[in-house]
Amino acid sequence: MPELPEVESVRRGLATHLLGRRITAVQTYGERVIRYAPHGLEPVVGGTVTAIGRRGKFLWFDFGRQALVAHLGMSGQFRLNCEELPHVRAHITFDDGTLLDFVDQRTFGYLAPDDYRADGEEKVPCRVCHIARDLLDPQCELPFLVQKTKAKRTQIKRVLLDQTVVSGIGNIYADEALFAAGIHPASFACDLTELQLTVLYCEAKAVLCRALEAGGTSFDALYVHVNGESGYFDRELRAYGRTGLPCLRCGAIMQRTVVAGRSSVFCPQCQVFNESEGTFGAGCGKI
DNA sequence: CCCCTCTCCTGATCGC
DNA sequence: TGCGATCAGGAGAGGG
Repeated sequence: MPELPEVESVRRGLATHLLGRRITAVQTYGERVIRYAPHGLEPVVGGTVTAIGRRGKFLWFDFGRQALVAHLGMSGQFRLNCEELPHVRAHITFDDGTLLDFVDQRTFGYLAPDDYRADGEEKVPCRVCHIARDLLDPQCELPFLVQKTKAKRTQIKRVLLDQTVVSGIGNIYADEALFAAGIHPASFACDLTELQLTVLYCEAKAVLCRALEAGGTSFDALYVHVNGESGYFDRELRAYGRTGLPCLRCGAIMQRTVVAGRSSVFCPQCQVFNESEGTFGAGCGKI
């Protein structure tokens, strides 16, 4: 599933091949991929790619005054000059003959031409304006994020998955960050100390960085790079997908629970539920 | 405003 | 063998 490291890997791949290229033709298959695009992809024909932007899990092709926003959803892939594949939802042709396919099995992804709105010094597509900065954004300020989180009267895992608080984290890296910080996924955000939250976000940032270095997590083959290759971070996952296996820190059997309707894997010994402020899990601090 | 649940979708897997 | 049920999950819509 594409989260920040996977989307950033895709962004880099697209930037390598498409900067300066002009779109000469577009073709879409089915209505779902353009469900937020009232005029389909036609508005971007003729646009020249001046940059590929990203915030959290959203990315966009920058044409100067206009953008093409892309969200990969659960299974979206961009593939450059690929062989014929199932589930192709859009096909984009560039002036140098490069062919870009948007492939998406589960159809949660979409493409949408969009206008920009100013966000301080930056410009961000309107569809992305409500999305918070992600942990790799230089302008993401940790103390502000900790305060915002501390004010939430809901479970910490919900907050990590809430893209309007901090973006880019999905189910895999939420579980990894909570494990690293020794925090139970169902602990209430407001019950955690500022120190715990600071550790949590530092660990989250660290795991995102390490996953990016590995080219992302190709846990179930729904994510690959623009050339079809896998990422390797699945080999380094310490929580996600490890239900019933021994904790890599203490040996206790990893358990599964459901938070926010999402499967959540945690160590019952290292990640203690916070009844109230000040209770650390046994693993916290061991980084 | 805040928080929660439901919904969209396909393919893999499981039990009968 | 085959078939129905279940699960996976990002984020937008809508409800309380």
